[in-house]
Amino acid sequence: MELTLVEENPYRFRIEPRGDMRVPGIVFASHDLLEDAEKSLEQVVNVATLPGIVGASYAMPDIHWGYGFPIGGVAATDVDDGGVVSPGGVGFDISCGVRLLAADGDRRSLWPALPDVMDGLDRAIPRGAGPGGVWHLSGPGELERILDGGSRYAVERGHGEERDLTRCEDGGAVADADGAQVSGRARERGLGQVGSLGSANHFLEVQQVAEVYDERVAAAFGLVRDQVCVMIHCGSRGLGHQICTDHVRAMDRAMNRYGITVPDRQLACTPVDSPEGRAYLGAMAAAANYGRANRQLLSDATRRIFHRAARTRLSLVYDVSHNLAKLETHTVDGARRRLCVHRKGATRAFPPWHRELPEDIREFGQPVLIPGTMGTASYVLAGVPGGDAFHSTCHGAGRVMSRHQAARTVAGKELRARLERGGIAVRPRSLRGLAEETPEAYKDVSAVVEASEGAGLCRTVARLVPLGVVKG
DNA sequence: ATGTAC
Repeated sequence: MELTLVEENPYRFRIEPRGDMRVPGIVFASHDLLEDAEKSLEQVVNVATLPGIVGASYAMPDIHWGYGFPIGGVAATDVDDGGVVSPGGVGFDISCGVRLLAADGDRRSLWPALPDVMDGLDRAIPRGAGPGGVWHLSGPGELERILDGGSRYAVERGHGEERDLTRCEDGGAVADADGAQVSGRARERGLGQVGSLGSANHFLEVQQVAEVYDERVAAAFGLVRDQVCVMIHCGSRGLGHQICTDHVRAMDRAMNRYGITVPDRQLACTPVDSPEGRAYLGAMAAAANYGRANRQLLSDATRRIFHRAARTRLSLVYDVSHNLAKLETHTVDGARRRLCVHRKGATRAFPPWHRELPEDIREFGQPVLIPGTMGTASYVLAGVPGGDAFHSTCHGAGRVMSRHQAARTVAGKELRARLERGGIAVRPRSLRGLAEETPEAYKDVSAVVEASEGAGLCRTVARLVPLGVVKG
């Protein structure tokens, strides 16, 4: 399809509605980033045809090709006007997200203990494909409590502290989880993976604050220059994946009954307010809670290592997902509307004073955590007033090279040596997996962050660089 | 992302 992009400003491009598009496409990017995005713009156009979509079909600067929706896509549908929910608008890794913990020490004080910390993490953090997790559940009943209570349940059971809940999106758990909509197979897959990283771009990193762009906001978030941090990037493992699979199938079968046609089968959807829509959202919320509990238990395991090896405490800066659909109220054309906001590879970025933000940081806007590529930088951003795209921003650096291509570019051993030479301790589970994640395989995360800030979606607070990487 | 294909 021929696409015409109109440049509205250097970081904002518009695709005028045509054909079945109900709204325009709005792509936030720089000219450079746009070059890699060309193919996935077709997916931005497809999303614009969804029933009930309002505003625009948005794409963040890290847009790349995904299942149905582009990764980096944001779309909101009007619940009270036939708006749909689509599992493809969340993706397979439901509730994939990032958690940042701040240590009570800087690089200099932690440096002597770092090898011990890394070896401890190497032993303690389950990772890679398949089963394994730090928490051995007592049985299916306990999984139910996790699906219902998220990290709130993990903290109740002694695996965390109160701040882990106040500084987590949704206070650690969403209330509308419906375990009855989670299939037996999804439960089976989830049972043995609570407290595990997974593979691919998921990671646990020991980092240091390399640069602070706004000292006041950084301090409120709990960050100062040279401070050591831990960043955890992971999702809902096989459970979320299975939930996506199950509900895409159910919606694909049901769509006809609602008279819905979509340009791509991967956009299977039904109205939010339908049995299938409610079932998906209930199961998705259960996976969201599983994802939070997963990150909570990995934090707990990490804290034990830091305490034992370095007598260092870790406190939560924030935990936020970049793969979720949420029912939120926003103003559209001057009226308050109940919307289903899909964010897929896009991070919620609430503005200052939003009532859902933790009280102690409310005036600064929501912390947004951007995981970088192994060996490069990660960022802490903050939501800004008037943020566009229903208060959303980027989520990281998208891939530009396939796994296969990446593994051909560099040998795992060589990459490990290169990282170690650069002062980054590496604890990979497999060298092949490490090679697939080589930094050259990804876009420049700094360019993505710069474009997001330029587009008025967020502002930068701090840049973090890795001291040690634990990978699947 | 993912018991890396049902």
